[in-house]
Amino acid sequence: MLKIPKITETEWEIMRLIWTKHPITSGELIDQLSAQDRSWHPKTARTLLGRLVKKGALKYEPLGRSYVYEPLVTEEECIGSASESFLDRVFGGSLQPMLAYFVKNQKLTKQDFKELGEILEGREKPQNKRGKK
Amino acid sequence: MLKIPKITETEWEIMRLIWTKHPITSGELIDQLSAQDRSWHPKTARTLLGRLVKKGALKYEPLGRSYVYEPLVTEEECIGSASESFLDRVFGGSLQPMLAYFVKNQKLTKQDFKELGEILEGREKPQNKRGKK
DNA sequence: CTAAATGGATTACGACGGTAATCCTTATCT
DNA sequence: AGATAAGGATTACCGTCGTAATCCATTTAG
Repeated sequence: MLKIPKITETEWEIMRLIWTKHPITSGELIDQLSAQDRSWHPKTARTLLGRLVKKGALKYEPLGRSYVYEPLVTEEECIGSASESFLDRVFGGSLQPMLAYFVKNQKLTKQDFKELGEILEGREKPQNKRGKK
Repeated sequence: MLKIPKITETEWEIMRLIWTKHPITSGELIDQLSAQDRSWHPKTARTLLGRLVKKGALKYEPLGRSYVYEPLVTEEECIGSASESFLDRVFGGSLQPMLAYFVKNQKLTKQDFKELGEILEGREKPQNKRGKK
């Protein structure tokens, strides 16, 4: 997969569901979207599914009279792509201002920080073990 | 300022410049945009300036025959707004997975972490001083 | 003085995205 | 069997966005 398609805000809702549970039929997806948020209209969901297929984010296969959808891109790939775009756009590539914002506005708790530190420590050790850079 | 306007990718380039240097005339802005990236066309910049004014992100005052622009929203406000939207869109509003992602993908350095901790420490103390809650 | 450049207002175009309808076919319900 | 619902393909509408032109008046350059 050379190129990660740009996924719009509304399409993210769909993709997040499909990444959680796939293969999934359009009917199941629509049910679950509605369960999460009643303002979803089935026709809208169908249109967006079609667009995601066109973009290369999803594929489908006929199953009886309905379609079963599966992702063509992983959640991590899309997060990566979206994150880079976002960081470039808003921060010119730097993460720090965003984290500072979340800290200042109390979205990042001491618990988050503690866990973050543990992850970071966990990450450092394998690198040291590898030796080279 | 109750509502932070949604600023598009291209508009961010303009806003970042104006936050750095304002008040600024349209001509100065156009010159600086072109200096950064030759693909900017003056007409495009003018259109986007007008839209940013319409959105409530900028204000202008006539100065001779040209206009002088100033931001109506701070960079911090816009970063905050954009960051929260990003978090909602890509991570369903949850901060922890985002932090974990950035750590795993080495976008968050030990230096960031250290600075983050300093901000967090700085934030905790004033609260304690206030006493209530 | 004339021609060219400049600055802003207005307009325009095509693509995109959210929202949904219409049409057709098939399946289900009464 | 007839009516209704469901599923998908196609179409449509409107606002947004990036891109830029046109028009007009004013300023600047030669």
